[in-house]
Amino acid sequence: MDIIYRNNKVIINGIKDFNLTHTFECGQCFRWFKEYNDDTYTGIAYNKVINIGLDNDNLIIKNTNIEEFNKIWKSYFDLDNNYSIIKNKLNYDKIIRIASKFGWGIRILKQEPWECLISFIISANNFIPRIRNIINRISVLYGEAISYNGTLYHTFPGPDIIYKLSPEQLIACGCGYRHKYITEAARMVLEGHITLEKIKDIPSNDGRTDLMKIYGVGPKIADCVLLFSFQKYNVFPTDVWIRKVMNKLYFGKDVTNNYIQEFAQDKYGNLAGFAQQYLYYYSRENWDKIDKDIFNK
DNA sequence: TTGCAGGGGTCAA
DNA sequence: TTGACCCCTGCA
Repeated sequence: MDIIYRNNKVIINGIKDFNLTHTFECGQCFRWFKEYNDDTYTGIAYNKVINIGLDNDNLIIKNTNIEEFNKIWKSYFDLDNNYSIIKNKLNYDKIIRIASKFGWGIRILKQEPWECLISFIISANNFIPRIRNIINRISVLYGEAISYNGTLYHTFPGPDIIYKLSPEQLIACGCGYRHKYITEAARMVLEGHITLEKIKDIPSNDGRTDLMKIYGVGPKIADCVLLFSFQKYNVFPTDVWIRKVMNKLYFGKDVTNNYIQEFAQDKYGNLAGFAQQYLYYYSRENWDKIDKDIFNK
């Protein structure tokens, strides 16, 4: 990995297995926006705004420097992880092989735990455009503004700020009945009933138990936070889509979420999270032709 | 144009 | 195991 800095941007050579659309549109994150006039994305994380683009195997990150890249973005985009090896290891499974060929450039981001937690609480019984809107409204109203290229971007407010918001204020952002979950999550964090940072150092099962102590956090949301913030790659977030596609491709009948979890644990082990992302993205984008793809090859 | 079903889950009964 | 839940969206 060769790194060059010039004009407020960092260029990294020799990037493999990275596609911005695959990574930002596979459902793991909600705050990256594609620019209208090119194929780059602009987003906000760790209180920084960057614009990111790929030119063949050159990754171009604007509005940053080498120190920040090493400290934040290298791990945020999981650039030290070799995804070719991961895909090769999963290749024995025909379905994942097809799925990972389609979503070849997915990288699992290392997102900020607090924002990730609230984002996935909001995601419950909801859909992506609306989730994005809600998170954006909360940020615009209660986060801090950062200007980049003549546009204002907003950080996601911390638990102290969120906790002070009234139910009416959260409802006005579109949270609906989830407002009480959000306030409760903020309280748990502020009062130290749960220490998010600690979760990265404990086994997935313990982390899941901790997260599920929060009112409004069930197994699916807990697994999303474990995977997308804490690099717990052995979890397999099981939502309706995953269940639908697993039922269709692996079991041919409706099985329980628990069964799917155990199946994934046995089959994919420490790579379950990657398998889940490939499968999820592939099935969302190809639902109508999935039979032809999988069963006729 | 209007009306209605349903959504990337969770809680409570 | 099942229904309720905010409210936006897609589709008759």
